[in-house]
This record gives sequence, C-alpha cells and structure tokens, in this order.
Amino acid sequence: MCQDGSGVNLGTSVGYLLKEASSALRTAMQEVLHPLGMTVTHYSCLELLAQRPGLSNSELARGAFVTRQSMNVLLQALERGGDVTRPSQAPVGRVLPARLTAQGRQRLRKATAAVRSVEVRMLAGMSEAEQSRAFRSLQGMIRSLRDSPDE
Amino acid sequence: MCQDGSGVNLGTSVGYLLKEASSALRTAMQEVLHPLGMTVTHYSCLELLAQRPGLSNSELARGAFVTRQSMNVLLQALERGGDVTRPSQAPVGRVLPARLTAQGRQRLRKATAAVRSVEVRMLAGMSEAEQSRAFRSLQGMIRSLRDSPDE
DNA sequence: CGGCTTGTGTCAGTTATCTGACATCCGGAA
DNA sequence: TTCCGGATGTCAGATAACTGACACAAGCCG
Repeated sequence: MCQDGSGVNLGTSVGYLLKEASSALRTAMQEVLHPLGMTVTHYSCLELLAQRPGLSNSELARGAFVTRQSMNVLLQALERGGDVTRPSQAPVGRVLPARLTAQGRQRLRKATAAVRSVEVRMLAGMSEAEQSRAFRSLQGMIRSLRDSPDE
Repeated sequence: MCQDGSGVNLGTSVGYLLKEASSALRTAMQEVLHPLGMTVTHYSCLELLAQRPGLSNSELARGAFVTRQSMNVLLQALERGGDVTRPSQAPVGRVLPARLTAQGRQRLRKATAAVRSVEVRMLAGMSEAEQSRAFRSLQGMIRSLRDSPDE
C-alpha cells in the first residue's frame, strides 16, 4: 500500500520488537507445523514431554506458557489421538505423569525437524558469538521481569 | 515443587527463550494495564494511533500483530467507549482513518507510563550497547524469518 | 492431632482471536 | 475504455485460550 518506514519511536522499542519477533516466529512455526496437522502448543507439549518424560499437566502448562486448564484440554485431545498416555490413577498425590507413545514420538520427529529448520533460518546470518549474546540478553530480560513482580 | 533446573536443551533454544521472554513481557504488561481497565491489544491500538494518527483498521491490525477482523471488533469497542473516532463514510476508497479522542489520549497517557516502566524494568541491568545489540539481533531474526516465507 | 497454605486435576462459562466469506474500491494492464 | 488482481471493512461461525470454582492431596507448624 503506502505508509510504513516513517521513523516512529515504536520502532525503537525493544518491547515492541520482541513482540514482533515472537509473532513472526509463531507464524513461521504454524506454517511448517500445519501440513503435519499440528498446532504450536501441540508441538510444544510433545517436545517438552520428549525431553522430560513424566511431566505433569501443570508442569507442561508452565513449560508451554499456558494455563493448566488449557494444557489439560490439549492433553485430553492428545490422549484421544494416541500420542500421549497418562495413568488412570495417580501413583502419588494427584499428579498424573504423562508420557509419549511410540506413535507420539514418531509424529514428533518430523515436527522437530521442521521447527528446527525454522530456528536455523531465524538465526541465519548471526555468528555464534552474536547468538549467545542474544541468548543471554533474553535471559536477562526474563529475569528482570520476573524478579520484581510489579512495583 | 520439585523439578526444574535440569539442563535440558530446550533451555538452549533461542526460539524457546524468545517465546518465554515474550510471554513474560505480556504478563507484566497485563498486570500494570489491568488496573487501568485495559488489555494489551487495547493499549497497542491506542499507542499506534497516538504515534500515527489516521491509521486504518487493517494497518492497525498489522501493527498489533492480529488479524484485521480482530482489530475491527476492538475498534468498534473503542468507538463505543469514546476513545476513538472514525468517520461514518470513507473519504477515499473504503479505508476509514481512525483517530484518538481527547478522552482516548488521556486514558493512553497513564497506560503509556505504566508500560514504559515495564520496559525499563525489563532492560534494567543492560548497558546501552547491550540494548542496541539485542535490538539489532531481534531485527535480524525478524528479517530472516520474513525474507524466506517458508523455504 | 488439627489447621493452614500451597499445589493439583478438572468442570464450567466467558472472552479473545482466528478462518471463511462477501461486497466493495483502487490501480495497472490489456 | 474494460478487466482483473490486490486491499479493505465487515458479518458470521469456529477455535483456542482464559478466569472462576470445586474437591482433593501433600507438607509444614502450632
């Protein structure tokens, strides 16, 4: 169309850029995941489970940055689809450790490759040093935001 | 609880960290905006409009990273609330340039201050040089993701 | 022991956002 | 001029995520 490019100071805000980058990443992930019949949160859950088998619903929710209620409906769908299993009774307390099935692991394999390629594309053109600097910067931002709840 | 800290390689992914940072930022913004009766997208729209008066619905949507349909319901609500005005007829074509009302500008003022304090908190502990390095890194990631639509 | 706080799984209702569709409107190409 | 691709505003339905609420389980401390 027309506008754009005018140097407004939204373009100078790290927060805005962070949102933009996150949005672009999410969109790119959706594009490669959709052909596999997966959504981003879907994939996050499976990947989490592959790396830490036995995670509970609440722990998965925290790892995927959604509420435990949202993760619960997702887990139920994944159970119905045969990608994940949970014991019908809690071995201790009321936490139900979830695990990938063989089918879940296989479906995850392609998804992981697709997502990894997106991340590689995102980091293309950045040196190793730049990447780890960016990594530490992001860690610092997260820590700063979490350490002072509000105030 | 219990786990956490185990050095899984999710913790080494820039993409995951990006999502985590974005989630933390969004949560922090929600916390300070909620007392003002505003949501994050709400605020984004108003801020965009303050910096570029006359933006259309579709342009606002792109700036806030939502669909034009979502932005449209938001704009309608903001019009009802008296924060934004749009002409009843398009001056040219079918784009309706939106503008803040005096009330909208005033409500935005407090929100801007609140959000700015969040960003300051996020960047606390980073030097000027670190900040601009992080800024350029994020720009690079966005560009890389956008330039190659999928592969 | 009994209370209290925290964490958990899950049901329900609400809200936000998305996808699909349609009727326009502009602009360039034939 | 006419035609067609791309963009826009908006209606409608579908989907994903949220908040609120409840019952239970574990740990701590009086």
